[in-house]
Amino acid sequence: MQLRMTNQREIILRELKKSRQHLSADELYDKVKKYMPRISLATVYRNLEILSEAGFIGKLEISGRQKRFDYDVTEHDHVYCAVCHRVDNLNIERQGLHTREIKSVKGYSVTGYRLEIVGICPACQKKAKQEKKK
Amino acid sequence: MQLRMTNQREIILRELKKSRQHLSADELYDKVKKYMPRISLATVYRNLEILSEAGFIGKLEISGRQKRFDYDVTEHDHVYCAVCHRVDNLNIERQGLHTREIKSVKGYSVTGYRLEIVGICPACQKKAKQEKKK
DNA sequence: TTAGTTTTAATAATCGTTATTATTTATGGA
DNA sequence: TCCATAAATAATAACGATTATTAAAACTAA
Repeated sequence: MQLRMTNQREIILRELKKSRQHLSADELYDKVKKYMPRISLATVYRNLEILSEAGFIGKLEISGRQKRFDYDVTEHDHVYCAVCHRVDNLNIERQGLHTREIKSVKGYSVTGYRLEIVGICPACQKKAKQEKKK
Repeated sequence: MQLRMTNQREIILRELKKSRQHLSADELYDKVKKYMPRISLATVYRNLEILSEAGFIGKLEISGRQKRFDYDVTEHDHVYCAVCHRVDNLNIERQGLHTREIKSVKGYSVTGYRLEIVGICPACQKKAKQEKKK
């Protein structure tokens, strides 16, 4: 795990942590450009991959959409908004998921699982209500 | 839910159910082409969308990969192989996921959730073993 | 039968991401 | 310090999956 912390990586990492959101590569690209106007989008993609590989950040592959990256590397699940695709961290009890049956299903050797709660975020609920009034 | 069952839709639906697998649009396109050589890939995509919208089939959006479609519309979860991306149906107990806390997290109005067990399928485990021997 | 609607095939366009490549930047000895 | 080489970068082309466009064909209902 010899990872050279280049300027680009440092700023990418810093901006992700600073945002405290689950940003996509291009959202992060916009933020990083303010400090490094000449950085390339491919560099952002490549380094997000490298940083998540090295365990500095988490990679979120949510339901067929754009990948998002997570500033929080501790074990947790996610809620995501079906309307605006915002993602939030979640710390629900994982009990009932550590049962024997999950350890080996259908002959698979199980390495983990992904739990996504799907819903509508507060902001989108509010918007929907206001739409109704019209 | 007035859905005209065209020949194209009929055959797409039939081939998906026949396969009893979680096929992607292009895999299904290959199968359907045998009966309708002139069908267009876009037609397959469009009708898979329509059929899943109407509840005839399920749509699987697994972790950043190609969408797959499910012949089984009853409520269930999935295991998928991290190596070959094969997907299998699963009927594990959903207890511990119907708790109060899940109903409303972080102000979200919860509509559902997706649980993916990740692992290595029997075929890929076997392959890995044979690789080791060499 | 005909006018209007829906669906289709063919294909262009788009979106997110990865690959290529020439250039720049760092690194580790002589 | 200088040089060789290794790694990382910016720019951009290419890619794979999916969606949009459009003109033609197939239905449907008066």
